[in-house]
Amino acid sequence: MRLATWNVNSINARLETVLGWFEEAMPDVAVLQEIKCVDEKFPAEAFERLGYNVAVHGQKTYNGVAMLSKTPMEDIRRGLPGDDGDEQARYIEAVISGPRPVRMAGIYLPNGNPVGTEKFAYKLAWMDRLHRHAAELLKYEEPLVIAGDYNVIPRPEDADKPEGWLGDALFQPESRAAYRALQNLGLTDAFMQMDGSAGEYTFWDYQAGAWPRNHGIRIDHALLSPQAADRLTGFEIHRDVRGREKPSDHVPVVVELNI
DNA sequence: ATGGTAGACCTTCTA
Repeated sequence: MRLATWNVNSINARLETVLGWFEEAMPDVAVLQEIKCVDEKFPAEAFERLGYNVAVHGQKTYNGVAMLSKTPMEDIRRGLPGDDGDEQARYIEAVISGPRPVRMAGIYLPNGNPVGTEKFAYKLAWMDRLHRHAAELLKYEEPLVIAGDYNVIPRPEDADKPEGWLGDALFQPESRAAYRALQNLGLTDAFMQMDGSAGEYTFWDYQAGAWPRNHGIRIDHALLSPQAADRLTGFEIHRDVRGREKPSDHVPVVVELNI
């Protein structure tokens, strides 16, 4: 079973690029971030034609997440629990049906810049809510994948120029500690389990020639419950997609489970 | 010294 995550930076501006990748990669499940549209504007028919069921948690202009699955999705949850006043669409979760069901969550974790503002506080509060919700989900003791744009650079090795990120919310000690705390619950970083090496990135900024200079960072992650980690067989970063026409600043990441 | 690009959309915000 192949499960993908991709921050597409506007699904409607990126539709041809995204469909092109889906036609060749054909993941069984995918979570998309930054779709930047309300539910009604999501191009569901285009994905249905490829054989996917579609679930959307959209928002105008900013954020917005979606989940696509070849088999029906059950128990769909839109929005991260823990703050009824949070209006930002950054979380979607469902159980992917099949002989061995998998619970999949797609997240668009807040960027948090600039540090020292309410945006950074919101990021850390969101990570605390994710921590509490993940602890609840782990109680099911089932295959669980929490994938998405975490907006956290876990280690210096995950940035081409770590010194350039020292003042950034993505590389703050608090952000990195919160990401570690998720793993300390019993979640495994799929990249690390598959012996991913330094210098493998999932994001290159549009600005200042970041892509041609390979000034990348690894911020798109997949965390797995023990029941999923025991079945992990592959982890792919589709780096070449960054060099295509009209690319997102993030590339697709694919997790393979023996399910 | 504070650039550079991309997307949504009303002019500036977010990344």
